[in-house]
Amino acid sequence: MEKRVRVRFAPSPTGGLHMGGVRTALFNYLFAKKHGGDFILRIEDTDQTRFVEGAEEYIINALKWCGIAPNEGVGFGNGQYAPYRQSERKELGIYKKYADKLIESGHAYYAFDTPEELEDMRKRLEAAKMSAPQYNAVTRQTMRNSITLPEDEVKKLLDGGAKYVIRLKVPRNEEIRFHDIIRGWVVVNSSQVDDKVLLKSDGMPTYHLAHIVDDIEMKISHAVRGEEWLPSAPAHILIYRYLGLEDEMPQLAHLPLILNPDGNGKISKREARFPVFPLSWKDPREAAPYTGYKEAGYYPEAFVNILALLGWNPGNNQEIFSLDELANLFEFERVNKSGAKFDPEKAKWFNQQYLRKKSDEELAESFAPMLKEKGFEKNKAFMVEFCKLVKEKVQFVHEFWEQGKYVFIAPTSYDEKVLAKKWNAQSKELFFSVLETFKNVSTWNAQTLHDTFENLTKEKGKIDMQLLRVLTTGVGGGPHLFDMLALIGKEETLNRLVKALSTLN
RNA sequence: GGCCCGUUCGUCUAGGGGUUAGGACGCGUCCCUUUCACGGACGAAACACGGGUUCGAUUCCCGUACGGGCUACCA
Repeated sequence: MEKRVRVRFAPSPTGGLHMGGVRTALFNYLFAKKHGGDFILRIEDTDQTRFVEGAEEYIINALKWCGIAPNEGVGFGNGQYAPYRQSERKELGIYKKYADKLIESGHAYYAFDTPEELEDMRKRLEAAKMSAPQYNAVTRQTMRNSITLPEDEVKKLLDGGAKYVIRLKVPRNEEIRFHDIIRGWVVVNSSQVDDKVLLKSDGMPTYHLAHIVDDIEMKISHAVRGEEWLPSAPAHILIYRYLGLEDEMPQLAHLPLILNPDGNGKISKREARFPVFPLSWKDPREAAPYTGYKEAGYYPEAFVNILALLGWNPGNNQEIFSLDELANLFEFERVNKSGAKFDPEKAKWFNQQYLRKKSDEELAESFAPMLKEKGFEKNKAFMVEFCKLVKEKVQFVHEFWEQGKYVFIAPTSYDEKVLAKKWNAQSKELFFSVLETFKNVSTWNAQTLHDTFENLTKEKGKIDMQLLRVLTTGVGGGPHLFDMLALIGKEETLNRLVKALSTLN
């Protein structure tokens, strides 16, 4: 029988969760959803020195905002595998138990080397031009550990409370093969793997031990994580093997990384000229907060859609997906192997697609508070009409202001380029006649304005419409002009024309 | 440096031994429009390179180049 699908997202609370992490969480979520399985949030807080206040809460809120909440784990309800925080699980003695097992079977050993001694070893090896200075089958023979030290001395050290770590005893030359759902078979020689620390001198496990113990204990079926873990996967295989748990090992899937749009490398929060966090993140160690996608005006559905298509695709030309659709379609076999550069421009386009799906009423409702902040309040009908007209110009709700503020504020300047090109000696007289004619319009709506203007041009000859736009709104572009003038209203439109004609020569 | 992973338009990608190499973002042209957009049509734009294998490689294999990751008592 197939194992029940149980996947976990296991971040460490060392900072705000960035978009790469969110995508890892998303793929886990989609996979669990598709297979009717469980999605778990586990907090990997084994490094006490890197703990950041507020990070855990941030992770929880970010997942919630994205709509990809786990159904088990920290912040989402305890299942039968609680606790879900590794620092708490450590108190159970669970990691030590597994480490001891490895010691007993001879696949791990105690190491008493101080940080200084380790540093010396690295320097020595570098001086000797060794390609990769590492604690391994060869170098461990020169270090202070339970392999090189006499048995009674090891006992004495242990009993005397000496500081020690437990290291994995990696064989000198052995081929390690493992299968990755995304990458297929990967082969590495154990000579490339170092004797990883399993249990640190403070009693905490390292990631390598902790995640394996937890994945086993929590009956995780698939371990989905970023590509940065690929190099340590062989060590993990060995640990499962030496624990006799190879059969229960979760299947592995290493996701490609999300890369910087320009330049190289993974996305860095400092350099990015676009949001990298889902929600704004204030790092207690830094002065300025980082703006999140939410605050930048992205819809969570759009954000998730963008992420889903970064490294995965359904094999057809569809680009807009609801979460449910994604969950139905998702499979690791269709995840790319290569890293994907993030394109902020396309991200905006995605948001625009979602914005256009909103009703004018919804948009009006979201924009109203922003407008109020600018000091303007209009009734609902006005707002709905405004949004209906301006929505074609915006990608974000907050852009309604930038794109349509002239509706609320009379222009104080006029587009120079358009003026330079089109304003001439006859213009003033022509627009005086427009003013006079508009004064007599009794039914002030787009249709009558259009007809009135058209009749006038039949009488007077061509009157440039873009000039009318500039005179009444100040800018050279915007939604359909007569619709806008209808919205602006008769009195205000006439005032603006009067003012423009008194300003321009 | 060593090891691992990767490489189709500028970017995200589809495809896969014989295709006019498809789509999307962005860009350009045109149509619609007395304005501005939306929309529509069209266009420029890619199989990193060199060797194999093969009747035939962008597709399979090997090298090279380039890119990325890892190389901690961090995850």
